[in-house]
Amino acid sequence: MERSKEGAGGERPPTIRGVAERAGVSKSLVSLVIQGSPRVSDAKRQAVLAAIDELGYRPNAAARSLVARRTHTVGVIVNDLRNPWFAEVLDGLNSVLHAHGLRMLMADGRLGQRTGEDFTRAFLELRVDGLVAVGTLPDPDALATAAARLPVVVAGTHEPRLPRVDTIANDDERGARLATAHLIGLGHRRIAHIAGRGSVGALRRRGFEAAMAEAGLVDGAVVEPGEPTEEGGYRAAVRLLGGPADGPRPTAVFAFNDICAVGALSAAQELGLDVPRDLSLIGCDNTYLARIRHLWLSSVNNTSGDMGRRAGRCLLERMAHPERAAERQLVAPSLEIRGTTAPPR
Amino acid sequence: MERSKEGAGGERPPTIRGVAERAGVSKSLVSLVIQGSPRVSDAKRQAVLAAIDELGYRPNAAARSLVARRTHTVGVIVNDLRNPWFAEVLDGLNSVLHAHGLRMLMADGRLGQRTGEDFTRAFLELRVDGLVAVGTLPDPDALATAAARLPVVVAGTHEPRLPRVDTIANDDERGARLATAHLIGLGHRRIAHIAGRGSVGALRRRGFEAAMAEAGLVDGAVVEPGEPTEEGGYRAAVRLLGGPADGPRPTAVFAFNDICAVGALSAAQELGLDVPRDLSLIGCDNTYLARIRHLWLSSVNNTSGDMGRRAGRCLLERMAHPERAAERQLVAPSLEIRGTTAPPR
DNA sequence: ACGGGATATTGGAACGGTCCAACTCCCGGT
DNA sequence: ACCGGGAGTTGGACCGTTCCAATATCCCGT
Repeated sequence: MERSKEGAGGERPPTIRGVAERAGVSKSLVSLVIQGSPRVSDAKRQAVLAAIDELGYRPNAAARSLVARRTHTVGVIVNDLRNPWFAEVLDGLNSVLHAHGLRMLMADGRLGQRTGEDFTRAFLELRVDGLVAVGTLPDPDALATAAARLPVVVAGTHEPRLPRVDTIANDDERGARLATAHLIGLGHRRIAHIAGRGSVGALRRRGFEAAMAEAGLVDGAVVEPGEPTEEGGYRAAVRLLGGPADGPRPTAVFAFNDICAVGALSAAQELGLDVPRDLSLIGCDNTYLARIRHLWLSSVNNTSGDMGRRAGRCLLERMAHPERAAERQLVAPSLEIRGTTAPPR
Repeated sequence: MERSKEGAGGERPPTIRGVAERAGVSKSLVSLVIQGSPRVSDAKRQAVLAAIDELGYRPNAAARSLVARRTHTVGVIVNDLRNPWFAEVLDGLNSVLHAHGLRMLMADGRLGQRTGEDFTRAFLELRVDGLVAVGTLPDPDALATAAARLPVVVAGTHEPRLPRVDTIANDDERGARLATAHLIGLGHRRIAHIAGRGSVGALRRRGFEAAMAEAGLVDGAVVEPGEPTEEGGYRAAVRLLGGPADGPRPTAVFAFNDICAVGALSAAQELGLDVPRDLSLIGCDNTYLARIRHLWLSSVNNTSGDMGRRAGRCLLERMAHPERAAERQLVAPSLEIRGTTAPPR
């Protein structure tokens, strides 16, 4: 049976029993030392710590969580890691969770979708203590079943309104109103919106239209749908500005997000329009793209770090009170005016 | 003792025993069904599947991995999720791992560093089947101890040369040579390099200097250190181009990476230099930043997706043969010439 | 010398799976 | 009637921890 000494390739990691044996105590005592119990004599504590160190012992999280029925781990499903906005949300989220002894495991929903994997299920099997979904997610149904077992918080989108699922989202409508009002205030009368999809896209569009209507500019409002990518923004802008104008061209564009706005910026440049003299341009999310000097994009600031922190606190709340009613928080946006907006000629 | 019916708040997730009871079979049989064993009668199989469905049963990954001593999970530590280059590496990595039934758990090393958390240790406790580190990492020592227990692969950097750790990296020196040779070929004679830190920074610098030396242009080579951020690139470029010129200004700049190059682009613009007429500029990594039309940056293409796939295959190899010697792969870079490089005036 | 606590330490039963040896059928061959 | 064998099914040991009840040890007052 001798399994330890021979260890050619099968070398198992040390267990709590191995540590106990080496330190000449029982495994229970080792467990107490690990948990920092005060009722252990100094002599034994030292012996145990020394043994742990010598063996390079690391507690097995699986065994631990099996009996404790807690993993101290929350799963985070992110829509698309490529979008810098998410990185900032994660940052805020992490700071709150870490302060409460929780670690974060991330999964890129886009990757899972492409390979037909269901991360919700994976996290459920791992028995994470909570789940945070950031951004529009592939499969709202899966989230619903997860919510039956786990604290779940959705951040960055309004979409799945589920019974026990809290939602932290930007006040997208308000942000769009702010951006539009800013353009109107500068004197623009004919303004286009490059619209995105999903609930976030709908809200931003609604805010745009409401602001235009309130200013009595219904006739000056143009909505052009586009993919939320640089390419999509470029194409939408070409359609808006390039073709044979059926009426006067818009003098300002409010784009669904920063990436989109950057595409529109390129289109304007290619069409010989000077930004901001011939065309004002404002994006949304205030990502680091907008802050790049060479782009220097005006944008709606969605305080992503704050959203992450709120989502974290919200999750902690729900972990403490799993049955409370779903909460819905809206984060107030502000404007970050840079170099791409100005009065029209 | 009756623990199941009363379930006010303590509602435990269903176990394999619950499923067995409901289906009227033993837990062993349920286990067989879950694993898709062919030696189960159709009638019982149906009964078990029905019970699983009704209860919403999900196997407990902790219990499973405890006995199987495999988690089918690999940990991925990423240097900085904000850098779009990493997202693409992850993409390639994921495709290979998923094809072999492994799931990926990610951690942002930067986040961990800030909060003093050691993800290597966390992954060790979770008993992941393997570890991939992408990019320069905070704590090489931790990696070394991990490598004693786990298959470990490092991607995207050359730095920690550890006994049983495979490394997949760009041939950074070669890439830098290519970029520099491209500039020389265009006719530039005085060329600056904005240098980064760490082993990657050193290699790129070495490649730059070697290419200049081979062309007999040692005197035309200028090296300016800079942070690998937009701000860093901007400042370095200002130092290179703006101050009172002690000799002729460089007519071309090879930047440590794309973000850096974008900063330099802004600096050139502010200094009234036209790119590429007055100044050629080339970056490194060919991220989506370089592909943004409004930037349209020439760059060294480091085929990040390919690197991810290689790292994945390499990890699978090492999982199969843990004791084999450390492998070192260099991925050959190529050039992606866009709008920021041209012959000097 | 001895009972009574407090303090330190220990054995063993969970936790929820997998796996293996053993057992029960049932059928066909002798 | 009996045996052999394969297909289907089952109980029980085990994985590495935590936690609780039980035990061992010590110090103190009487």
